[in-house]
Amino acid sequence: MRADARKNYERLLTVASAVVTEEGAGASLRDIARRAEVGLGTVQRHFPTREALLEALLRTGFDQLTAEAAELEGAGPAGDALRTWLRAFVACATDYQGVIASMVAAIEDPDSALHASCVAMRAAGARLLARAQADGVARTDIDGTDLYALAGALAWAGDQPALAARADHLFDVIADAVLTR
Amino acid sequence: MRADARKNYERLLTVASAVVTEEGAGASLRDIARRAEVGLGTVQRHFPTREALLEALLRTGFDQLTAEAAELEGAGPAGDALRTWLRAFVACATDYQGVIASMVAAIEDPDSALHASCVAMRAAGARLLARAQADGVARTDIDGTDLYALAGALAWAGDQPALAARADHLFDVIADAVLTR
DNA sequence: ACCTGAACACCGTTCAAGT
DNA sequence: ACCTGAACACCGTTCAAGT
Repeated sequence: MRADARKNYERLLTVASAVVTEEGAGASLRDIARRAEVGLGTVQRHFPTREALLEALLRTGFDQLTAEAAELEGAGPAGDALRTWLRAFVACATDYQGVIASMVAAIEDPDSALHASCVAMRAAGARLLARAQADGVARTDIDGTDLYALAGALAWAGDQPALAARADHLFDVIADAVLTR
Repeated sequence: MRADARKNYERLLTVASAVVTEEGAGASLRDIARRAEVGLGTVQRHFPTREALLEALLRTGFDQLTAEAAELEGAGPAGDALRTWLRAFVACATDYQGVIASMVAAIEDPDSALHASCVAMRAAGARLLARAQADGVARTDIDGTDLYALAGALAWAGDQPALAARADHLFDVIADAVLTR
């Protein structure tokens, strides 16, 4: 990448992070271009779709979640591992308001820039779930997609201003549903 | 209301129901006006906000839910009553894709056209929950807002094409979390 | 190579002008 | 009273023209 292009890319990512934090996943791309002092076309070329931009914004979080899953897969009680990772996943999805809908849709859309990451997230959760099920501490009638859906539902609730205050409590209720106490 | 105004109102409601069923709660009001063969301003006066339109569309369902809650409040096992009503509530909220976000936001917005109905829905659920808790068949650490949030989360999941197929299963998982088995 | 910004087809809101 | 539709300020996408 040319030096000026890289500079634009990085500036866009910084600005986009701020704008999407403020306005949510549906933030105006025009507004991002303006605040980055860049042409509208420049946003489009660096990020051909909105998903591509969200993927770049979520990149770091996804990588951390992957690493955390790997650590947790062999360590400690299986129930605690699943609970801990699930909490981290929901927290990551809640970083940017409204991003969870794209993350859920991406699972079934191979063309989405978020597809690979989201499939990986589901797989990581599924591995932790399988261990918990094998240890007899998790419901056996749910699979990785159910778990992903429940985490998505929690992230959605956390996105709603009227519900955000009970997000932690709702997490406990749903975690109790998954993990047999 | 004048005869021609009433005719427009009813035509708009019919068309809006079709369009919102197809496109979801964010459907273009301009499109609704066009398909109803009515000026754009006519839509705005009959329904000053999008919430007002959604309220009119959901009216029948809300009334049915209120009646159903009244019937269920005194009849049969408290756990079954809550489960049955919750299922009906989620089904109603899923009639129009994306409407659940407005229904959740309306709880905290007294100015929303959906406010009164949604507060009433929460209250109806809370009464059924309280009876189930009194009978020892429901978690005692949740209240009407938590229940509303969980129902909302389920409706959200049902709205996502990637998750719709497991909506019933997810309902069972969350119902099990609320209702002690 | 990369960037810019005008052109285009949308959107919701507002409101002057008509019937 | 009620309706219409133009005016306005937005949006995302596309792409010809510049550097």
